[in-house]
This record gives sequence, C-alpha cells and structure tokens, in this order.
Amino acid sequence: MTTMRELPHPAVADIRLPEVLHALADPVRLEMVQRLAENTGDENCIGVTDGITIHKSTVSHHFRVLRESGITSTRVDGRNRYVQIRREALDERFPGLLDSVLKALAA
Amino acid sequence: MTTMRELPHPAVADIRLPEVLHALADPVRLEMVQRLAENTGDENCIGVTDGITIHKSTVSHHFRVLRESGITSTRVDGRNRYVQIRREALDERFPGLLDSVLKALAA
DNA sequence: CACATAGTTTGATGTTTGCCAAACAATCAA
DNA sequence: TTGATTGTTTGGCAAACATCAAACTATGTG
Repeated sequence: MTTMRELPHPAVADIRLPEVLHALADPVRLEMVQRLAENTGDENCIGVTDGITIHKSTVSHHFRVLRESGITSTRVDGRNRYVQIRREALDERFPGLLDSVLKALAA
Repeated sequence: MTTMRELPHPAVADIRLPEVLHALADPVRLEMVQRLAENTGDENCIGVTDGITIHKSTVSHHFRVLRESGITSTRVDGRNRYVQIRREALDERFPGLLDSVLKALAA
C-alpha cells in the first residue's frame, strides 16, 4: 500500500526572518536550496546532495534545519522523502526574499 | 583639524552571499540594519543601538560583522564613527536582497 | 596636562553549530 | 524471514558565536 504523510513544518505566520536567514547562511544548505529550486520536485533527499561529499546524517540535519525554518516541506512516501521549497509560503511571508537569494545563487 | 578615513570593507565583487546572510541572521544585527536603513546617515554608532540593552563592545563586534560582510561602510570622524548601509554595492551584487529583507523587517 | 568621550581589542564563558559514526526505524524486495 | 534501502536519532567533538568585562587607543575639551 502507498502511505503518505507530511513532516511537521511551521505555518506561514510562524515563519521567522532570523531563522530563515540563518538556515540560508550555510554554504551546504544554500547548495541544497539551489538544487531544490531547479528540481521538479521528483527527486528524493539523496538526489539533492549528489556530488556533495557529506555524511547522510549531516544531510538529514540540514534538511531538518531547512524544514523547521519554514523553507521546505517534506513528503514521506515509503522509504523516500521528497523535499520541496515552500515557494508560496515564503513569497507570502517575505515577498521577494527567496527570489533574490536564488538569483544571487545563480550568478 | 578634521581627519577623515574609512574603515576597510570588501569590494563589491568580494561580497559573498553566505557571509551576508549570516550577518543578517542575528536579531540584534537585523535591528541595527533596520535602524540604519531609516537613518539619514547622520547618526553615530551609539545612536543606532539606543534602547537596546547591550554592551558597547558587543555593539562594536556586531558593527564589525556587518562591515566585513559588506553590508555597511564606516566613516571615522574624530571620535565618532558613522555607519551607513552600502545600498548601491548590495543592490549591484545581490539585486533585491536588501529590499526584501528591509520589507520583511518593516512588516 | 588631566579628564572625558567614543569606540576597539582582548580574554573568558556559555551556547550553538556542523560534522561524523554508530545505532536505530521503517519500508520494500527476494 | 532475511536482507537491502533510505533515511533519523543520539552522542561526541572541535570550531564558531554572542555576550560581557576590563584594558587600551584615539580624539576632543577644560
């Protein structure tokens, strides 16, 4: 059977600026966010850190920081977790912030 | 006589995103940035932290973090230091970033 | 000169962070 | 059931960080 659930993440109103900025203020997490932004959303956790030599528990930690800050949401499907950027939520809470960061990353 | 100098700060091309985000990912520094953004630029260091109960050496530290990340520039005039946000530099390096942060702060 | 003013620098302290490794949990497949 | 896959959690460690306090620098003032 196909079970589906979502890992807990903050409501839009509870997303806080210092926490978001802190989550983004790490090179590894920035790289992850950049890759997530390029994704169609069909990639699992491992896919997002392909080519980055980093332990899986560290990856898990970074994903948690991103999720708890409100930047990402995680859908659990079987053994896989699919991580997505919460674009709508971020755009509503902090208009332009995500876009400017992604733009900066691209340059 | 009126001596004038500028404290060292990174060139536009050397401003790095993770460092900027890290500098902004602190509540005290965010508050300082918000006040600086509202300033005409005629206020000295102490003025920017009026009402924040924090030691002057800590303030000095935060100003250094902001300056070294490229967010601010500091003009030394006699005993006073006048801190300004480097709007042009930031807008050139990371278009929209500062504005979105300031907008988020205002809301 | 003596003193005040404005801020920096240098420890010291407690907290947070980023990382790995090992153990664990849950799902899927043979 | 046995084993492989995909992560999470816990523990430990070194580096980084925010803060304060005390000493110091530099400038202005009486």
